[in-house]
Amino acid sequence: MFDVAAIAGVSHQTVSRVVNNHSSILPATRLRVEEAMKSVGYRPNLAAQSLKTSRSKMLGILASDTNLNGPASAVQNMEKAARLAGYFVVTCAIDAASEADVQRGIDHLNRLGIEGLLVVTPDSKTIAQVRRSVTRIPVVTFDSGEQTNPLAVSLDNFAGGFAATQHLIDLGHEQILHISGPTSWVESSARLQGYEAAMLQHKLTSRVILGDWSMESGYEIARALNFKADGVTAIFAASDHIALGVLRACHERGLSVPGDLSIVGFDDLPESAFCWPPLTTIRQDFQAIGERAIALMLAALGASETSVAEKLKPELVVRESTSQLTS
Amino acid sequence: MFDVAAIAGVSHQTVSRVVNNHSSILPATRLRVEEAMKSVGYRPNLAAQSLKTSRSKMLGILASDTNLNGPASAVQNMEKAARLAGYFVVTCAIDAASEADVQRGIDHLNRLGIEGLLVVTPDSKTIAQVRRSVTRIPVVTFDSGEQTNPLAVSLDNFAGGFAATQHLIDLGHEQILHISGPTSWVESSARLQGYEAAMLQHKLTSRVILGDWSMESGYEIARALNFKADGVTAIFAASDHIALGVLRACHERGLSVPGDLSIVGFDDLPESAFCWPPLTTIRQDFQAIGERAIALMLAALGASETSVAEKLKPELVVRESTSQLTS
DNA sequence: GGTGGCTATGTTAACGCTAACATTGGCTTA
DNA sequence: TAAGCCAATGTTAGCGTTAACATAGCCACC
Repeated sequence: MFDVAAIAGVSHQTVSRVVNNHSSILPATRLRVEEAMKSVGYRPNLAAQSLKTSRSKMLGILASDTNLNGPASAVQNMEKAARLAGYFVVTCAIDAASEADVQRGIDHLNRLGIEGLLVVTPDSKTIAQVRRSVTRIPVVTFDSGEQTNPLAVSLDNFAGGFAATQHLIDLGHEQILHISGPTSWVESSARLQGYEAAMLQHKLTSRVILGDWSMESGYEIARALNFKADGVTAIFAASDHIALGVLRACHERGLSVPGDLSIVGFDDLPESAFCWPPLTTIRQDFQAIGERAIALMLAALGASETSVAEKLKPELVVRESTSQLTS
Repeated sequence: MFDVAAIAGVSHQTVSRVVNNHSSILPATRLRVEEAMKSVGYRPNLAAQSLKTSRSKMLGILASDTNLNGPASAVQNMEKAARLAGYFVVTCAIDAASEADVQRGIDHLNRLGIEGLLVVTPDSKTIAQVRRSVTRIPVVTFDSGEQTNPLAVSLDNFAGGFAATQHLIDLGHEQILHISGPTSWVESSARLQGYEAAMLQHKLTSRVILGDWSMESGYEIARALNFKADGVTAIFAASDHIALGVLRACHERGLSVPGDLSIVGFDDLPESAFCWPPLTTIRQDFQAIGERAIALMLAALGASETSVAEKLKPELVVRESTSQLTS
């Protein structure tokens, strides 16, 4: 910086002012400084800036299941949005099931002096834990339930569950089974509630089996089920992965989809459009989710205006795994 | 730090020495300092440490396609391994197709003062670009080709392509079509070469169609193909995604897999085990890949010993999409 | 018993930057 | 024309840490 100052014939402070876009710098001076900066390839030292201003320009992301499409997309889009705002993103993968691991992640990110923390996990216990132990800085989470924390991106999983179920009802199905995710996940219970609300509205009886999001669980459940005896003609699976497992079990058992059984998933994995039959599902807009999360964070950091926080509505994507009830 | 020093009745430098595990600290003193640190919840300020030592403890990851399972898993495992070594990881998603975007990513990470850069992209042009423009710090990349850069994790995609093809040949297939990835990807050409080597070894003629990794491309290619006229009885797809697209096209056209056509993919996506029929594929160990990359980086940073760099062999996973040729 | 050397700790300065205050000079205004 | 003011820039100090050097106390050895 002093080199730049010397070349431009000004003081180092003037260089600092140019870097920080201060007002009251003569355009001519600014130009001279900028040229000097270019000529020596000057880059402000972030560590020094952080030290002095105690703002690190870094955001932490605590994320579970980052190898899955949903979280990975969300994280990716958050990073892009943050970068656009001049922030750096440090991701830390955690095992949401382990409280100790979550704490280690928090400690790790804290050491960095992050200015804000984003939590990408649907496990409500983890979210609660993080909110409890991180109070120094803003924490942005995701939220599918009722309590609308001002620093939570609201995903309308209820509406998604409702839409999926409504779609099946519209097709004439009445015996609709829901395979849910684990109960501690907010997503899971919101989707379940959406399902139950739609069923109730049409005076149909709910039937729920507890799954665990995984393909294995969908597969095992569908294998164990006696569709004919039970009269089930449609399944709303809480995730595409569950639906994929169900689909595989149907193939193995010679059940036709959607002939014998209609299936709706949730997530719209890229693979869901290319399985057989292509899966009717509920799509979430991960780009919007990521951008919304960063927007909330920036607002909390005072770097931008607070925006209205409407729930992000997922969208029904109709493909070929669902059809009119024919019997 | 001065607070801690005061409480422990030592100088701040002694505290610093305790933090950095210096030798020549009396065990009793160390204990006293550690207790003082605990009592005030002292955390060393990373920015100040970076400023003074000009080592930021940060690694950058430049990654493309982070929403896909492979890159996402690799990045996740890198982060874990880096954290274990006391390093922070800043990920930066790039569009490998855009040279300008790559440069923006590099600039962004450079501002942070990263100590090393890991490039998670299979695009050889991007790798070359990064190696050209980043010389100040070690750059670790992935490499499937011949030139064994000491700072590249060698993935034996040739062996994978060979094994996949060999498997089909073992099953009696002779008309084996390869749907490859784009030519600029090292993975792609190495897999292709493995295929060609296996075919040549058995005096079979290679048949290659150029795909682009995507499910769409597999789907379109398989739709356009006249399997019977061509006599093709097996396909080795350069990625599971391509294979999934082919699979869907087969279902649409009423071709039985593996009855009419055997299919082998590459990657072992989680979904590949649950599509119908479950896909025979080549598995890469992303955890090992991530750990290897970090190990190389640490060695380059002088933080650990250089380890032997054997190529990481992928593994054939036989499922139900391939069978003995019956005709 | 004094000199040398070693071990444990203290003192000082600097890393690169920005906030706060200080200075300069040109312009207005009575 | 002089007092006052503001706009543009300079000067100083300190953010929290560590490297380098300084010091103190102890033991060994001739």
